[in-house]
Amino acid sequence: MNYIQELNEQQKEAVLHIDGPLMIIAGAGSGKTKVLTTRIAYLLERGVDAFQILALTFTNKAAAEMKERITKILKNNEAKNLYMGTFHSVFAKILRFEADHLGYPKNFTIYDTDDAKSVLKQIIKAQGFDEKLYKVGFVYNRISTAKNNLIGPAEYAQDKDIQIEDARNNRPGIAGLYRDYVNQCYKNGAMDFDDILMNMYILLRKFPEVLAKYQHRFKYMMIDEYQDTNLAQYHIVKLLAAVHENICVVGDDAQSIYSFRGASMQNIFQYQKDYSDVHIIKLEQNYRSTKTILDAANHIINNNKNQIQKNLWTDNETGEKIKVSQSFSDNDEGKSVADFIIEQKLRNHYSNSDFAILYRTNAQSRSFEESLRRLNINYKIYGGMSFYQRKEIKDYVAYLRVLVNTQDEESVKRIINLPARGIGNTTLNRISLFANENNISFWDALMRIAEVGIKGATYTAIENFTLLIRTFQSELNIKNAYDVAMNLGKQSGLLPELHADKTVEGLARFENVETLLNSIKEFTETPDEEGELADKSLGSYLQQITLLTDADREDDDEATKDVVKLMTIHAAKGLEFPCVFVVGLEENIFPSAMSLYDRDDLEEERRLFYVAVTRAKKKLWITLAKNRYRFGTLVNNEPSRFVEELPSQMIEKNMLAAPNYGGSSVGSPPSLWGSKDGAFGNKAKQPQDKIIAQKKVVGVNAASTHQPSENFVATNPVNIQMGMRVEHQRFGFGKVVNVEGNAADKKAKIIFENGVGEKMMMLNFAKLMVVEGN
DNA sequence: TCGGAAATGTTTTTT
DNA sequence: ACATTTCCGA
Repeated sequence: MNYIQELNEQQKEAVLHIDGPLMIIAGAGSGKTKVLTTRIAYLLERGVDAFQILALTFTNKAAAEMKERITKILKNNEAKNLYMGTFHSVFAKILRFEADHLGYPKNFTIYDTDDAKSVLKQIIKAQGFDEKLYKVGFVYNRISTAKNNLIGPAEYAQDKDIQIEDARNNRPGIAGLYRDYVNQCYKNGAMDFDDILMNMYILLRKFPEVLAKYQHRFKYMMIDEYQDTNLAQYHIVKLLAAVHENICVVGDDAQSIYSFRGASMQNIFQYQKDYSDVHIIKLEQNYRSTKTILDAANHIINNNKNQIQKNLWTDNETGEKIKVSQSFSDNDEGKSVADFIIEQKLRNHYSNSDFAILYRTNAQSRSFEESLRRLNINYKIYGGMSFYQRKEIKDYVAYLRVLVNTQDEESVKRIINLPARGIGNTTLNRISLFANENNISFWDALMRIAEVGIKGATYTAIENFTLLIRTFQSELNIKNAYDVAMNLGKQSGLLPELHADKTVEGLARFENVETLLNSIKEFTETPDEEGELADKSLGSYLQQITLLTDADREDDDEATKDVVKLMTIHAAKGLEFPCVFVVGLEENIFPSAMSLYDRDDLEEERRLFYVAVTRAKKKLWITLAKNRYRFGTLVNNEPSRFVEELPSQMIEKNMLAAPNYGGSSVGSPPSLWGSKDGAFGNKAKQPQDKIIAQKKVVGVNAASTHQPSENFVATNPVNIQMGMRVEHQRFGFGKVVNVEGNAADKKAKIIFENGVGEKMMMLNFAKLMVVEGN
């Protein structure tokens, strides 16, 4: 057990204390993951069966990494048998196994937020509410909050405080919407994210034999990020732990940043009251950051009133000062960050993957994408529009969902006329009416289409559609999931339609669908779990992918490995990087405009800033812009109050003096301020170009990162003709070899140089500049 | 029924 | 600025 010797005193104590309730208050960078993995390895080595350990983490990726580390320590494969994953993914597997207790099909669909809002929107319409007043997002949040607090539709309608609040908000109808929404999801055989927690709780409360089974099974439990659990999660954990009470929770009140999802720090304080002899260990030595960064972080968090006292310290070097840099506009902010990265790479031999750019909202990523692309720096954005939210993927997934669960009306409606089969809204409404009158599901109404009174071409189209689905349902029993999914795509016309689209965007969509098919193959053909919850069917696959975060998707191919990472601060939680840029430090952005008038909200923003700062190991930049584009117009922004809270002796500040010009940003060329919108105008150009010239190819795919000409102006599509030499901003130079269609539908076939090859482009969208031949 | 044009809303944060 | 939704003519 040599691995235990590597730990400090507190860490060791946390690992060796295995029986009874344990709470670990783990400061940022204090080796929390190391303690958790070592503790599990120690349990396994002491002879505890892996099947008896439940470990709930924040992301699936964190769980996978921990399994890997445990495997390395123990040099065996036992870690594979741990019950380890996010609350949602572990509970979804249990619910799948126990589905019949609650009257759900085993292959129940899991709705993501978009699916759920779509269902809810139809209910708001059906009840005749004004959609401006009853905005889907607002109603959805009310329902979500209720579920996270274990308040069902009946209790919601009876709760005086809730009813008073809805009445005051002029939306007394939410209780009725909640009721119908829950009923509709149940009819659809579907659960949304919150249902997974709520139904898990109901399962354990309503079926004592099920509760007893899992209480007995999970002899040891570990809960990571405990400060971010909500009431539903708290009660589930408490129920499961009630027999053995071998429950270890790990958290840090200073990093509680999910109250909008119902998370409550109260769970940390309540924990100490729930068990008789709670052992508390504080991990206070930080191994991650420089003294400067850690001191600044401590300074920031001390502005908060609500916190558990602790003294986070480090033995690490003092390090460099934190650089604070203000730019004229959001575009200039993007440029300055890209310049800092280039400079650091040259001077200190950092690689792209050493840098992270962290922002408050996803919408802020744009200016950084642009500037990084301009300087040929490879990057990857985490979050935002995830892979599984893309239209082509959602469409394909909807087909597969219907295959395993025809009761899922939402998915049936999504694909019934996709590709277009001549089944329009009028037809759908008639079928819905028939289904309601006869109290049957939408799908069952489709199966009885003759009785609905629909004739002719539409009738045939519907018959063909249901036949298609039923044919592939039976195929699922004899062929593997990949073949069925692939053939369904071909037969339905979905794949041929995607394949026919030879535009750049169309090709990307087709590639995405190929990626989806490959992931089905990989999932169903890789048996990496044992036990009763292990299930490699298509139904199981569909349930798991909805619960995947962008961070969970592995960075597979080499080209995407050495990249600058862009993400929200929320998404960066639990991660660390040598060099960190925390950007957009402006009032109304960070802290967010929504949080300015409430102490608790503002303190959560400050904790968020604390999380951002403590991601950095070596170097930290804080940037802000004086002006920023918002809905297309430039607006003025005051520096964030958080900038003022930074201790002056630890920072190197470079703010703009006069309104439109002034000091240069730290360590970058003064000419940055030459162009108003940061579009790398003529005046600002030279210094960066020199750097590019020296450092041109840094693991960059030259084919897709053409540097556009300085004077690039797209030519009007009507003037583009065969034989011309043209330039594309991304693909570089090429020759037009064919032109077809006209006006809005004009397409051109272009053969590009430098290995990019032949592309069919829709001229209305592709911006091309004629270089020669006009 | 369907496609393009016009109007409208969008920005917290995530499972 | 951009994406989504609604409107309108064929």
